[in-house]
Amino acid sequence: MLDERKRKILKEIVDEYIDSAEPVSSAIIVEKYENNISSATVRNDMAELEKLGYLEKTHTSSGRVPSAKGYRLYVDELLKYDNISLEEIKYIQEKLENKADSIEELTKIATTTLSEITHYTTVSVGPKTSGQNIEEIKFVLLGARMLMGIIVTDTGLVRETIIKFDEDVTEEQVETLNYYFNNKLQGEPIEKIDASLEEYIFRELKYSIKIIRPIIDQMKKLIQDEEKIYLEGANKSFELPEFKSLELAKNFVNILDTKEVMLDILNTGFAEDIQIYIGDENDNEDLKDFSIVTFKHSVGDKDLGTIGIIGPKRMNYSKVISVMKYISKKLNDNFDKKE
Amino acid sequence: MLDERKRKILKEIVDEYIDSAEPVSSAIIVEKYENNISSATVRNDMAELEKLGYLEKTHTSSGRVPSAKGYRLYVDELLKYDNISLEEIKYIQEKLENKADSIEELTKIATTTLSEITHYTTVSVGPKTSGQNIEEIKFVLLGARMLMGIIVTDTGLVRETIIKFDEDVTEEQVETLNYYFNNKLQGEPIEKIDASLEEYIFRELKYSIKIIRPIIDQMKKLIQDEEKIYLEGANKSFELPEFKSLELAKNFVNILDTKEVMLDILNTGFAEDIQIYIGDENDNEDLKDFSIVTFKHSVGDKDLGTIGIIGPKRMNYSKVISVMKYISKKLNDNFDKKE
DNA sequence: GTTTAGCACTCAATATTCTCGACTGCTAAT
DNA sequence: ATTAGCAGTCGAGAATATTGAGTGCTAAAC
Repeated sequence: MLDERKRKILKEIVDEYIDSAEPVSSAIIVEKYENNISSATVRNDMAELEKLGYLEKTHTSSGRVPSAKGYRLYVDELLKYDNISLEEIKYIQEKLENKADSIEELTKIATTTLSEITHYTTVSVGPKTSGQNIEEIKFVLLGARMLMGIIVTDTGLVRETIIKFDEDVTEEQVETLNYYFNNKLQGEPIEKIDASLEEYIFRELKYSIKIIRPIIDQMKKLIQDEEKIYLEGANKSFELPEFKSLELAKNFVNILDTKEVMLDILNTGFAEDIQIYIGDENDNEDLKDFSIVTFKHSVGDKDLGTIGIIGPKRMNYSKVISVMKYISKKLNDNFDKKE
Repeated sequence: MLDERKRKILKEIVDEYIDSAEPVSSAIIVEKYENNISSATVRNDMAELEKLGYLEKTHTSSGRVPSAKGYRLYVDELLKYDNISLEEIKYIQEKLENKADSIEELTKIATTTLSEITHYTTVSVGPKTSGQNIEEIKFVLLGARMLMGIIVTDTGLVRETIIKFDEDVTEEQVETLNYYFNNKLQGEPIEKIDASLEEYIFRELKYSIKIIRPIIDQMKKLIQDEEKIYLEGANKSFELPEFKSLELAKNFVNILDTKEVMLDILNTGFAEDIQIYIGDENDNEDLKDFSIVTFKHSVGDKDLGTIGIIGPKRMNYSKVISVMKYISKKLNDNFDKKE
């Protein structure tokens, strides 16, 4: 069905469309890529590729545009992902080596770098506490009526919160708190901060409920990740020709503004795999004209954050995925080294 | 020059334009607001108002649109700022009373609430550490090679950072750190974390430079506010008719994406005053078609954060400013109560 | 069987013209 | 000072024409 030349032509059409954003004609293909065959031959192949669902026409006498299926074949089989230059590799190394204070910070730096190199809009979410184990819990008195509660997990994630009281708290009380919380929770999954913990603490510590209540409440809040999306280079997308359509521009802003959609996508997929969602492969209406490429930064089975690119379907997949692959590798190297 | 009726008509024109987004004709004014005079009379007044620079025409035979000068007179002299309903007051109270864990959190809640009620895009920056005094500094050991450094200021602001080491640190060392840092810095302005502190610490503590160096570095970083902008309801703006212009939409995204512009504006102005920037009163090109209204949440002369609204020049100033005034009042009440 | 030249046909995009009506500004009467 | 009345302006939208970049198909060539 799809002989070598047709595959080659399909790749050329997608390449060309990614470059020009205009429907691709048979003449262009001959001129730029296939000097030895005639445009009529290309037309025949195009007609075939269209019949098979890889190409579409915007109207009867227009050039061809890749369909979602066309892009899919293109990214799955026709591309090599080594489209990254020495300068880019150097730049990424430099950025990521500048060692960040925390995993969150590192994820942000990677997100920014990815946007800088690809010129697309990037988004990320930080690590999720769920699934991690508690290494240490610490309460620290700040003044007489304020406490900081800190949780450190086995992957080195640190989460802290401020707890305020209506009455004074003593150092002794704090020490007891530290003792009982660690006693109960050290080595346990973070989800153990729940109703049973509450019961245990109330039973063991006879302090005023005025002190215990806010502590429990805040600690529970702490592990409910609020999942803040970090966004970089939204304006870069607006330079692209597809954003001349008000409709698209609006959808785009909508997606980024109602964070749930992006969170959903960033939260699916597995460790280290690069996930690609092309156009209406997403079931969200607003996303039908966009593609999203994501990968997870992780250690073992524990997520340390997900980074994604969102751009038009006509995205430079080769560049995007090549750079992502490299960043993904670097992030994991980076982490292994620290262990 | 500007008799009572002309002022009244100017107000009506601005009101009408804010409502309809269409150039306002003399006939509309007669029909909706001035049933007792003829359209010719209104036209005469309009011609006068235009000559004085308060109104503009989009073309020779169009209705009138307010100029920046017109909006300025409108907000300064023609509006009353009590355009807030009981339901809205109740809603705001509810939101703000749900007491936040930190000043940052409170600012965010207020920002979100402001966007919800006004249906405009809102932005805010958190409190700045500069100008505040240090109440307490605390280092806490997390594991053997990780420290958390915490600064509490006199306004109750808490800033913390993670510091990692290549060698083990002992509890005794941490206690000494706490002693010397507090000894030197308690009660001092936060800017005292500088080169002279560095010198002092190096002199007093004889620890390995491998321990002191990262601590000093991180503490210095900590007080350099990174000034993160919090953004709410960007998509709401995109529903407005002015955003049909691609040009405007692009400028808008640009402004929000290159944070410096907004930061600049949010950082000017004084405590509690509501600041209004109409169109090209900002000298940024991208802002020429937008207005920004901001206010600072503060205690004494210390900023606790700035909240702003950005929308088209044709913004509902009455509503925006009324709601802002109320939120501003509530925030300060809130704070006073806690003291 | 595959490729190709050649040509009729399609249709979006752009330019051109026309019409409509929502405005104003002005004049002269009130 | 106000107003009725009317001529004049100009944008917006509809209607029409023009252009040219494409295709698909046929029949000949390889």
